[in-house]
Amino acid sequence: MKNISTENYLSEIYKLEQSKIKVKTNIIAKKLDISNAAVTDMLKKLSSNGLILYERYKNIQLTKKGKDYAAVIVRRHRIWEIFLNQIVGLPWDKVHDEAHRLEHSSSDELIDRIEEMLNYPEFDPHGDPIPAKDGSIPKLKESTNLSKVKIGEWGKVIRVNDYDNEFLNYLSRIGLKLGKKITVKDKLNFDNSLLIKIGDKQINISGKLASNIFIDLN
Amino acid sequence: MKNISTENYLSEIYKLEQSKIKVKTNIIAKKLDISNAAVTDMLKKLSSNGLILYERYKNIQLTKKGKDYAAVIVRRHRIWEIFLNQIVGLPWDKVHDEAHRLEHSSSDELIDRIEEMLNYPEFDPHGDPIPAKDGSIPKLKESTNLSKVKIGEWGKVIRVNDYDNEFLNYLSRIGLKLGKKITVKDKLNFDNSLLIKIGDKQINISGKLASNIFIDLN
DNA sequence: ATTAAAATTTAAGTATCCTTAAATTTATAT
DNA sequence: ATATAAATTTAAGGATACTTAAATTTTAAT
Repeated sequence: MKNISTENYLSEIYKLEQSKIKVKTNIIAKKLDISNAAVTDMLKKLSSNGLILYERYKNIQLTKKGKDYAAVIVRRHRIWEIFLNQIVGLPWDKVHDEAHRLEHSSSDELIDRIEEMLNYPEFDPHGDPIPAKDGSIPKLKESTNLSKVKIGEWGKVIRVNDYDNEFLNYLSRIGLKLGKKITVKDKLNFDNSLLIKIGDKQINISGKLASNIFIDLN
Repeated sequence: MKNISTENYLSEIYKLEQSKIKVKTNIIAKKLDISNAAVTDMLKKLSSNGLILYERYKNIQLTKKGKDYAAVIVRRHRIWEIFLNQIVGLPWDKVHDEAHRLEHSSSDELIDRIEEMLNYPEFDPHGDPIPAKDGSIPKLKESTNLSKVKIGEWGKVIRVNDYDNEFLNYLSRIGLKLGKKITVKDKLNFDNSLLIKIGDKQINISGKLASNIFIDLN
């Protein structure tokens, strides 16, 4: 185990790489809510520790070593999330923050034991894949951003972004969970909002909200 | 939540006060495995934060504020220990270190939820009492140090010291658990060792080992 | 009561990770 | 192509929590 700060940088970079987003100083600073200068400082350290490839002003990449380490942290995080949700009974919008703290404080033995208890899950409560011990990642089903779904089409919720608790809490309140069937009834160009059907309710949601929800179409 | 270091100082001081041991720089340094100079430094900070009463060269005492905070940390630690032992199935000698990390990374909501799952336990897997949310402490049954038990007397294991994993692991291996009946068969002045009966086995244990085990006599 | 040993504090310095402000480099718009 | 905006880095500095070495105070032994 290294320090918490290193672990946070690595897992942010890892998640950005997984999302095919170019990793730059700026975006790391925003994700971690610290100054760009602090990020530059730290990138040099991570680089000299062989965890990332870094050249001034260029994009950042994890090395094999950095990626392996990051996968361990992301794995811990997502296993904790399921555990907290399923075994402890914490709601959707609480598990992320709690897991974010716990991920830095748990031994591999504990994580493995919890994983076993959960019967080796592949996806966390938000639909994100859980890296295996060897760093391999369960394949995500193809999904469509809800904001791109056309009027009349329907599908099941397969993943939601997990970075905003207010968003997650709102989803819970409107009954939107993983696996729920959603039909797009109408789309308003005026404000990019969507009229969707969940269960027997029809709800209007903003385009921004929709863009954080991913659907398995058909 | 303050920082981890502060929490570690406070819970060590708290545990020393509970054991009626005078709290001095030296003993804190030993418990936390850091230099005396570092402890002096930190004591000044804790004092200026109103968490302890501190005068140069004098004994240290928690203030009300410090004691309340320490009780929260000790509570978190001991609740995690039971959870890890009973729910997750970690062995006796693993729960302390794991709980020691987790105690700094868990919200009150999580601890309360776990406490509820465990049905409001009063003692942790080593027999130590769990401070309640209001800081009150379940009363310990009167106990006798095993090294003080006379030949022929017997009783049940009610508490063991939890600071050495090798010790705890050894207890597990000889089948010594909380609640087990122990009879003192013989004591050797030569090396202060004891011959004890546990279950149907007779074992010789050192005086030092015995002094870390506490018995409910009769 | 005096002295030696032990405990404690002070002093000076280090590593980590952050800050703001200024300087530099890169990207974008026309 | 060049000006301007945006991104990034450098520089200087701060808080935290350590370290070792030296100085001081307390404790314990005789």
